Amino acid sequence: MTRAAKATSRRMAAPGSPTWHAMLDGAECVLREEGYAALTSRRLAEYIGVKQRLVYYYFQTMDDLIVETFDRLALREIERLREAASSKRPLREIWEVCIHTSDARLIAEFMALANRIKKLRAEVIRFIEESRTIQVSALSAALKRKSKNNGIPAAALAMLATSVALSLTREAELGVTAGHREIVAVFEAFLGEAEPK
Amino acid sequence: MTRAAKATSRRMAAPGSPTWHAMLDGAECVLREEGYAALTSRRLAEYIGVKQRLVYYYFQTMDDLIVETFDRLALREIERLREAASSKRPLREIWEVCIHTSDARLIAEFMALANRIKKLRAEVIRFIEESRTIQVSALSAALKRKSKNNGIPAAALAMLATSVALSLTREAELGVTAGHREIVAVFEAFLGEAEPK
DNA sequence: GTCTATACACCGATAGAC
DNA sequence: GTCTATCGGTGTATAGAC
Repeated sequence: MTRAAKATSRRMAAPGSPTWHAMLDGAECVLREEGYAALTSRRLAEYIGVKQRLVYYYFQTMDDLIVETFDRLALREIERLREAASSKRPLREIWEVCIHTSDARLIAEFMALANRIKKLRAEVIRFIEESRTIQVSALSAALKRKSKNNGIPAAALAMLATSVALSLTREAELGVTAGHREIVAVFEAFLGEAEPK
Repeated sequence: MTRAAKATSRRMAAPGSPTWHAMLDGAECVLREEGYAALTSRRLAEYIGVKQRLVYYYFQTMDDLIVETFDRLALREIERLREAASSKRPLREIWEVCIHTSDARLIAEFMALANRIKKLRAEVIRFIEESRTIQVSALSAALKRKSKNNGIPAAALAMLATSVALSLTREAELGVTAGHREIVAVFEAFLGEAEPK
């Protein structure tokens, strides 16, 4: 997880095969259930029922595996967001995507890892910026159609929705619920006004 | 980091000595700069200039060290929050505490670790709940004094401030700033109305 | 495409000397 | 209070056979 990247002469597989996907699936599970310190080539191999050596047939380094795991996940998330943004009720759908995002434990691991794996950090930045762009353009289009804009800019609303949803998810997983009912009610009230059912 | 806790017969020091604090200081730095996977007894010993064995004179396990590092930090944070809550301008001061919280990288590590170290998880939960209790009672007291309450309950406001501040800090550290100006302006406007300078 | 075998470094934790 | 020495285990990554 810490070694510098170097080009190997090792024989390797092309990405996209079933085994390749199985490895990313396994990586997601291990990250979620056991944390990034447990995401080793040995543990992953054991988890998906192959030998350790095979991991290095599909990925040059463990860092590469982590980055590709994030990329696949981010791609899916962006896709969900695009669909929500172009739906009939973009505000509600985007809010739904935010609160039903990938498991908060998984996100916590990637956030921690992003501070140390340079390439992951770049991908995370790209993901956040792209998500926000999609959200902001969808929100501003939706709010323009309504006469009653409460004066909060679309960019601020996007930031609000994302950060509150993330905290709600993380705390709910921990078992903390103080204030959750109240903040959800505030969002529901806003949605009820801006985008009636 | 993964072993089950067991009572050792090993000879150990009482907590609170200068060396003990130096170890917690070092643990914070290593966590922040290198991540929890790098927080090993060897690395920490090297970092603060002692031999590895000494770490186990002060802490039974590495997990214990992590929990005590968090506890010391949480205690300080709660103290700051209490001061802010009993200040002349509690709303502004609490907001300040939220956005100038401990380094976001450090928080990311503890959030990830909390999902795997049982005792840390319990401490994190306790910390969040205590913080929120302090915030909510300060906010509701401050808002009651004002005639113009915009209808957002204190609990929702506490949740809003905490989660938005956390996202702002984390993203700023990553280098993402989209939407930050806008959301800060919203908070400033609210503060300007609820608690004029 | 998957395997065995192996290199070398580092890990947590302990025993016991000074 | 701090050290040397050591245990058994696990980490990344590679060479090369099937």
